[in-house]
Amino acid sequence: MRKGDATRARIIEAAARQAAIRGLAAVSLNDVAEDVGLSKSGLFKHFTSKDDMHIAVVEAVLDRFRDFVRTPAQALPPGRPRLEAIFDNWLRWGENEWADSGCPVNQLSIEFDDQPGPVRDLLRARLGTFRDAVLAEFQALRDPPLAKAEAQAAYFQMKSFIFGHSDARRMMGDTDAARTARAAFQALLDRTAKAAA
Amino acid sequence: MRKGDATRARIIEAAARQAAIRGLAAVSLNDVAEDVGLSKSGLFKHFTSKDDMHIAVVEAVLDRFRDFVRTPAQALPPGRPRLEAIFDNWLRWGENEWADSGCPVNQLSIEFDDQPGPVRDLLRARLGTFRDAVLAEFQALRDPPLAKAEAQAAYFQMKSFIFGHSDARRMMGDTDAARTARAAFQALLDRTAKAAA
DNA sequence: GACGAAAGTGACCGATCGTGCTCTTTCGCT
DNA sequence: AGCGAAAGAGCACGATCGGTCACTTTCGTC
Repeated sequence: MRKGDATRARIIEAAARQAAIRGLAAVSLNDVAEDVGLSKSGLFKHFTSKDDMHIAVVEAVLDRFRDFVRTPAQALPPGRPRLEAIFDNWLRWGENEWADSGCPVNQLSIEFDDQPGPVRDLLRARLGTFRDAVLAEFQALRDPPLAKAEAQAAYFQMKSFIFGHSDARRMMGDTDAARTARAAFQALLDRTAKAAA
Repeated sequence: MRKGDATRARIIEAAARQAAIRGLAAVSLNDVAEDVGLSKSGLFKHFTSKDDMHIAVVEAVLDRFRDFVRTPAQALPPGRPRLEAIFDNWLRWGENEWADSGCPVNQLSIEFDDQPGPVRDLLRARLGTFRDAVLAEFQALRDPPLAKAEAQAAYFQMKSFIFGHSDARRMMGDTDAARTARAAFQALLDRTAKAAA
């Protein structure tokens, strides 16, 4: 079943692109089918329902997010090098890989944060393990390691800057947003690394 | 035409509540009509089309945002008092006035930031004047006033913390998010107020 | 090259979408 | 009290929604 897998991947790709722009709920099967050059009924050979396709899309986006943002950073030394890589990867992931929509993880988070269900559960679980991994890197910024509360405060600001960048860049059209975000994050690292225990 | 205005306001209110949770595009006229106790065709005595209702909803949300977040702060002295009030109002506006959806301005921003059209234009314009007003308060933090670039960097972080709070509170279920956000913002004010010129 | 399974098509279903139409009820004013 | 206009109901429309089914084409394997 080689052919089927490739088609399934193309469907997910098309759906994810559209979802990142208009929101997952606004993606119709007709649009996806036309985009990928398939009949609408052909989609049902790869997914049992629209909801089934939805969670497949979210899972695929989260997988690619991990592969692009977090995994490459694991090759670097713990602490600051990894944190800098993760932050920079995240900005580039939004600006380059999703050039006409921005980071789909942010979009999906805001779309589903008030809607209970499998999509939100999936997002919450996967983003939770991501957060825990980043928290560990923040703790490794100092020796002895940072208190957990301090790491959490730092992670809060890190993730905030990611959202802020997306808003400044895409909503307000600030082409300098990436530079501003990087500067804010570097200052955060400086502060966190040398703060009094 | 007193009665009509009241009904129109109730329609907008219901539509805004739903839009804050599911997104504006996912709000159907049927749902709104049922919610407000009206027939679907009755809606068209107050709006010429669904798009017309959309911009009315966005305008109303932005008006209430201004009235709740920015206007009360104008009674305080410029600079830090106003900034603290604006930030605190913003957090409370999201947590209290929109208890089961979070701040609708954030939601609308992310939903429409990649979709050109009148809604995005309206958001961009109104949020732009809000930003300019807050920038002036940041500049008033010091005498002589802050350089514009520094004020912009500070505003970027302020708005970032608002987004971060929404994500932590609603997506990740962190009930302590408001405290974390306030602490981060206070530290930002401290830094900005005393940084070297 | 044949054959079974996987992949994909086209027609169709009931429900719901936004919107126009005509008609009735209700309000605001003199 | 009466009258014109505003507010709203009811119905119907074409389009589109997610989804099913019977059928055909294509693929992977022996």
